Amino acid sequence: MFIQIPRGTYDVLPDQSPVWQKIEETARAVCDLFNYKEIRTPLFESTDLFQRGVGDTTDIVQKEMYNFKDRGDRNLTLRPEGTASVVRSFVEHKLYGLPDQPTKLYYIGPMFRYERPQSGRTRQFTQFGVEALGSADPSIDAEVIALALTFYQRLGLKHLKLVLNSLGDPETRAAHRKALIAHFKPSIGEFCEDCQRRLEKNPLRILDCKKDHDHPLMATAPSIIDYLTDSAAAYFENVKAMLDEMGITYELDPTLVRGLDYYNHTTFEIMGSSKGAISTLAGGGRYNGLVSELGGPETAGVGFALSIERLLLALDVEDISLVGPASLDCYLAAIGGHAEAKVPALLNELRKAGLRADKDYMDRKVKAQFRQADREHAKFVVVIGDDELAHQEASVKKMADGSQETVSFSKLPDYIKSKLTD
RNA sequence: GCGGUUAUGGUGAAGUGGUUAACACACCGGAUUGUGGUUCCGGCAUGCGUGGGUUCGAUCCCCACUAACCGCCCCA
Repeated sequence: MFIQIPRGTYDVLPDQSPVWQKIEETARAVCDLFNYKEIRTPLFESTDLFQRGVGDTTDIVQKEMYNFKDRGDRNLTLRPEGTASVVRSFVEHKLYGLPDQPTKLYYIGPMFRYERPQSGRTRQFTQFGVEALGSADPSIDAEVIALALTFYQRLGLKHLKLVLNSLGDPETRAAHRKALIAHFKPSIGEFCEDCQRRLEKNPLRILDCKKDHDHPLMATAPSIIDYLTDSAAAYFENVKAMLDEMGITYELDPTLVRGLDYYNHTTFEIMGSSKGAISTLAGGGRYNGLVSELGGPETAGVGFALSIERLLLALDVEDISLVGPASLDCYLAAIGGHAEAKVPALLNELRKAGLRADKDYMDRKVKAQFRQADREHAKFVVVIGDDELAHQEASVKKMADGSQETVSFSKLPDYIKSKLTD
């Protein structure tokens, strides 16, 4: 009986896993440079955490969560995003009490959302994210953005666009919301059904609508930027000034609204090249207030999350390959039954000496063993047959030029090692 | 949740209502009694997503289901 992989999931097969390893390695290296430390939280949490943290009205909570009850009748959810868990852990372990503030954290791992799969969107996907908790300094906003861009640039991406906005403080949002409703309400009948629903629920989202994008009221809609309080505006100016100083270019987009309720002040997205409909590689922003919402002390926070899957797509579009073909240091070819008995021990010696070595397990003919060695890009092939056994010497062929020498069994590891460094 | 397209070997794919389901790549073997990337020769789907139906007969026609891909919504 053959059982298929669940919808919206995929396997990373051995030919692709080196690429993932390279990406993860790069993420860790960049975080290390920026002095962010890794945090690992569970893949599932109490459902309440996401309802409160992400927001009850969001699509994520309303229709995309993988909920289940365990045998103890607890309501649990496979995490749809990383920030809520990180904040939960921050509060639970009272990390805010440590002398080392702000708390700068990163994570890499799978997230789960029940959605229709398409290009750049799967039900299990992988995020690399960063959270800086405990500082409301605008330089952290800029730092987090710089970290994301540095990561992409290290991987070779060229076509990146940073889009920036500010959602201001709660006061700003309330005033803007009121203005939006007043602006759209008289003519809301001319808008799509979704927008009609959005009017009361979250009028900010109307600005994001693709169907009604060309409606005349869109262009004249009140911009959040005009409603920023003095302090919120000053904060945003600070962030922009720091990005300018860093030489980071950005595009301001007053309609940039993020999908999670917890955002305020700075929000941003990084877009890349994409062959599909989705070009957002990363999204993030500031979320002052989330920590206290989740039971901790009043604490500022800022972070982003990016999708490894979408990064892979962008790398593909830009025709960037992160890893070359793997090669074997040597391949042991056995000829005849006597040799086969001896080969495993020799192989083991080579491996213990730190050489990447392998042999045939498919009862292949000599020719096929060489073909296999070639396929694996083996640098040397060690041939063991009756003659070699008789003299306790192996024939060692250098695949690059076809030259061959005889080397005694005992000197084999050292011989190959020395030749490899030539 | 909605819409479109597709479903043939390990892979890419052609194909027809009727005896043996092209071709290419990959793989294996032989030409080369113990040596790679070229060449030549040979082998490799009792089977055409699953379940029904139409028919003397279906991989090909019809229906349902499932899945994948793409798009909408939304998002990373």
